[in-house]
Amino acid sequence: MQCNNFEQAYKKEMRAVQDSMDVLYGKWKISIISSICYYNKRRFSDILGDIDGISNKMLSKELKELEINQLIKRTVLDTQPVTVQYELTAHGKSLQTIINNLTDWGIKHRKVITGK
Amino acid sequence: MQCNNFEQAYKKEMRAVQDSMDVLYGKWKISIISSICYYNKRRFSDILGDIDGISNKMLSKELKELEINQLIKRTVLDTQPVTVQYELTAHGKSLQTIINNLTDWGIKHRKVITGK
DNA sequence: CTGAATCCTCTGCGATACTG
DNA sequence: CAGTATCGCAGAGGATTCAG
Repeated sequence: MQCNNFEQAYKKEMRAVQDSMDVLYGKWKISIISSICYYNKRRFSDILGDIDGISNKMLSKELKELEINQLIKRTVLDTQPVTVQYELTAHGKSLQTIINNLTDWGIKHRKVITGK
Repeated sequence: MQCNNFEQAYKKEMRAVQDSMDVLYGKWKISIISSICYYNKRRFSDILGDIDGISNKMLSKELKELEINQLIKRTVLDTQPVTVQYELTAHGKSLQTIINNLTDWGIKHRKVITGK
């Protein structure tokens, strides 16, 4: 009984982690979120410049996925020619903690691997 | 000047996040770490059973990568037939926070998407 | 400027079978 | 039991071009 509860809680947590990873999966997702987050509002071509190596195809694709997952908001500005602005939703902003943690851990990890 | 410092800090953080993601990337990495973490010590076939859908090939491959990144420790037990035990290193354990955050966020995310 | 469309390559990953 | 070897495919992702 104890054991069953334990098992169930475990499965549930596993699923939750997977849910998160599904959203964050993709070679550039985190970079994109970080970029928008840093600048608050950011245009397509700006992000394209921020991230080294990304192609417009991938940026477009991953932005779309992030929008579907309601992490970012897309606004078409009535300029000539048209520009598009991206910003984080409240839900997207709630990823901040995780990104910060990943940043810290990444720095620590580099030290561990490269031999303190 | 202000701007340059800002830019540099930004690039540095981006790289750190990417470092983390490189390690955690792979369809099963997080699940594997979670499994070992929950049970403290875990054998190959146990993990194989814990994670739904994983193949022995992938488990073997990702375990190897995790070991290279010094997140887990592999111990061959002198039994008949041979069994192998995996456990988290101190460095691997330091991922706990991130995994917990991901779990929490995943639960929240599901609520947001499925419409509160 | 912001994408969508096309083409093409490479690899992540599954299924299965085999070894010490 | 704990892997390694082989085969095969779908999809990720790059380069380039086209369109509103």
